[in-house]
Amino acid sequence: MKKEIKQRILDLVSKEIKEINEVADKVKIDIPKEEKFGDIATNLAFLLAKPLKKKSIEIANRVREILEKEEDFEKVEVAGGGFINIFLSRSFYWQFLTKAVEEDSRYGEEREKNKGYINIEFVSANPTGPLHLGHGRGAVVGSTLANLKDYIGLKVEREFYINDAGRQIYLLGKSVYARFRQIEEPDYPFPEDGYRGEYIKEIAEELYQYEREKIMSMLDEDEAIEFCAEYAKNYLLDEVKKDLKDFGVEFDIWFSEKSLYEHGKVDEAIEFLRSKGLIYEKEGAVWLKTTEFGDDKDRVLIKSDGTYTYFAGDIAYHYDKFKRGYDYIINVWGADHHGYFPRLKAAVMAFGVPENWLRVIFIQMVKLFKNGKEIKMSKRSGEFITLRELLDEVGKDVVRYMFLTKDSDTHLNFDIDLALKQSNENPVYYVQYAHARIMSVFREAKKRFNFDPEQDFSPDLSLLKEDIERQIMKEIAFLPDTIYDIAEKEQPHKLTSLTYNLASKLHNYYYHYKFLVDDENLMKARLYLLKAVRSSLRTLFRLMGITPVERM
RNA sequence: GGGCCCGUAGCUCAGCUGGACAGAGCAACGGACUUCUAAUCCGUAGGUCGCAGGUUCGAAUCCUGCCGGGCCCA
Repeated sequence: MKKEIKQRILDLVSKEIKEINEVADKVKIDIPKEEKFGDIATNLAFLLAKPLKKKSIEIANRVREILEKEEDFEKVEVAGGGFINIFLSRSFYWQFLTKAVEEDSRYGEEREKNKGYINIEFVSANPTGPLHLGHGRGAVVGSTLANLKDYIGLKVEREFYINDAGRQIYLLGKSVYARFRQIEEPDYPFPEDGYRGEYIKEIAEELYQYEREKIMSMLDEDEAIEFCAEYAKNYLLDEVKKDLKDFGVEFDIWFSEKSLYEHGKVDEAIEFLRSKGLIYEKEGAVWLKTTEFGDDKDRVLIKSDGTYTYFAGDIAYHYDKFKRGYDYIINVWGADHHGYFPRLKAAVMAFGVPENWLRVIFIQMVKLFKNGKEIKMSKRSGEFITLRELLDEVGKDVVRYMFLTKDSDTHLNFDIDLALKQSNENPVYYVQYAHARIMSVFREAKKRFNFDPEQDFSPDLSLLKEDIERQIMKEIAFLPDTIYDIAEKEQPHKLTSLTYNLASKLHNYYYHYKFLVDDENLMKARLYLLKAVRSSLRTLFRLMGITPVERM
């Protein structure tokens, strides 16, 4: 809607001030924080000051005269040395209420998914243990971002990359095998750098119960380890899938790293790069000229002993994505991988993709606090709070919301005590309560007035005269714009404050005004507004993966 | 030695493609339940935006340097 308003303003102004076209790109349409500054504000007078060689305030006054003629602009004011503040007429908002009511939890969504085709890869945890909090944060950010991109009309594929090749998996097999042997021989040595978590023992016990004969009959220890590795990997991957599902996260593609090697994809990618003249050999190794694309040094793809580097596998993986024809791809990574970004970016650019084809969103650490103290997490010792444990303790909605509240690129302190509190200290309940309250009013309307707000009805919206009603209408009208902005800029954390603000207005409205009033027309108008708020809340909840509860 | 993130109210953080007196939540303090759920609402108080320069009509926001916290790489 901002776009339409901007265009309308530009059209009107350009009739009298041609210079506006020169600065049209810089013209901003803002929604001022304070009401006295109008519903929308523009900076265009400042921009015209230079080309017109006049004071911005003079220009602003001139523009004000032009804009005042527009019917939907109830009032136009000049303030703060040249800001132009526009007050929209009340009736202008009505159409958006109707749209919201009709579209429910998909209010403002772009239904045609033809604006682009993208891939978002996130979580991608090694299948060597349970998901931890960092993965959880990545899962929330990734899935919410995917929802946002989908909202604005992109075809989105959600992908999980399974690191099921290499040393980590071998070590996993070795660890499980050792625990397996220890059941009968407690002194059997456990690998120095093995995985020490309790879950390893559980897997070993399961193997002992069902596959004991088979493993014991294997003469070659490596064969047994490989068997254990495969079993453990599948076991853990199933757990991961289950945890993610319960966390409201689904993937379209589960991509196996191992499959790259099995199908010769690595060589294929290297050959492609070789055909572009970007591969050379030195000291018995095969190198990629990543420096040509901004990396600080060239990188080895095949080591002198003939094995591939991890980087080569990653290149093959991204070459596969490249061939799938995405407009761009987003990788959600832990912040500890930031040093890896330049070389991968260089590699994909070597394929011939544009600069921002590969985008990476970094997820900073999550620190867990309980009783005011930090709970240290360590994978080595096997002592760490898993995502599953947190989910069981505080619930999906709380975890998702909390993980979304802060910019993913900053450290997050997660206070378990706060998350468990069912009070005003906990913002999740606050927003959910707003939805529950609306549902409660609807139930009462049915009971007391025998009026079902779920049915289609067309009230007289001109009866919504209160200030708070106007504020709410405005919030609803601009909601799709704001979501669009958030999606484009890839800032899912902003959804929480947006939701909080809307919930806050609803609570305010609820407290100060009665909806179920004797004046039937007024009642219907207010219920209609509530219905539009409900749609807005549901839309936001759906994007964030949070449940719209019916009663609390 | 190089790189990334962060430093804004007592606490946790928004704001950072420059704009109107620096915002929110929690905590603190004072009020509001014969009412559609008070898991709510209203109000008060609280800040040299780490420090110092620079660019600009205008800087929390951009640039440079420094200080402090976390992380990665060599």
